Amino acid sequence: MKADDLLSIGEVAHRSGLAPSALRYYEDLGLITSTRTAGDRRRYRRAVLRRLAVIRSAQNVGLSLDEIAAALATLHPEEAPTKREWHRISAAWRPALDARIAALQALRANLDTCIGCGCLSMRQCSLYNPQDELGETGPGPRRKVAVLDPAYDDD
Amino acid sequence: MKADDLLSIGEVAHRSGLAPSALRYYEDLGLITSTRTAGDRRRYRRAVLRRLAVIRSAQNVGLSLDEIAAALATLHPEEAPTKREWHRISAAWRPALDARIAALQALRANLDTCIGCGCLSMRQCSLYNPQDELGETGPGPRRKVAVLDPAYDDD
DNA sequence: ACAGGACATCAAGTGGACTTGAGGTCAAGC
DNA sequence: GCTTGACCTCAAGTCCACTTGATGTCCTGT
Repeated sequence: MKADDLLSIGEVAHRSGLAPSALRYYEDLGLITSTRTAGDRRRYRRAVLRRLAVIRSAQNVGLSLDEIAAALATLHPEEAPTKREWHRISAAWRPALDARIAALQALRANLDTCIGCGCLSMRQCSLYNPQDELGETGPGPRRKVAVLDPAYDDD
Repeated sequence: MKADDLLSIGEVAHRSGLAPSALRYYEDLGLITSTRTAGDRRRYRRAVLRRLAVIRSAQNVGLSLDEIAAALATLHPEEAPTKREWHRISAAWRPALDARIAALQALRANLDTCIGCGCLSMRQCSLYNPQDELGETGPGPRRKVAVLDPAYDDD
């Protein structure tokens, strides 16, 4: 137990469940910060644990580290987020999370349908569509792989 | 319009929305098969389109191509899956899909809670826990991190 | 006969999120 | 003083799902 309230990379790694290499990597990306001792070892404030938790939450939501970095850039780099800050960023992530859930549920519904009816006339089966990848609406040709259009006349 | 019922890689690519390179890659992995013309060009049966659709569905569920290959190995490589076969593999994928959805919903519930109460005493906030486990997004080695155990006594 | 495009192979590149390895430093205990 | 282990940096490796590039062949239309 250290007397001061700064944590070594090993301690942070242990408590966060992340590898030291991951922590150094996050620091390179600017996701977290650290101070150094006279001997050049990293020292972290306890708040880094919360920050890491926020990062992990965002990863669960499906955000990339780049996107997370952008969100984190809007709050104090050294402190744990305030209530208002946390509200703001978690609210910002909600739509992405909702979309992900909706996409998966739609997929499941189709799986159910296909199981139930044994439907193999997949022309109209939306299992075939990439309803993942939120933000795909227009009838635009060749956006991000607009898989299986009407040209699919098999069967 | 071809008289025979075999498809060129270009046709399959167009109809499936996949790039020819992806089709060749899938063939390398054994996910699909093709015959060759005298001039060494690939020729696909129409059933390959269904097979590709199944592959895509599985990817949406979050399975890796290896896992998909394992599932596809249990059915006829050349034919479209029968009703029973489709039932079997789609049913097998259900649990994975359910788990993914449940994990995301749990995450959302926690996000809600945190927004609602402004909770920053994250000790008990399961946002911090990796209820993901299976089907987590993002590649890279080192899965199954047991993030943030009770050692996390911040705040 | 020949141009053009679709197709072939094989090697290497891409990107995200890290890990691993080599080689050196710091600090505590014996 | 010496060993040990945690730590440092920087370069390179890994995994996945492909794509890109180089180089060469097949085939259809004019």
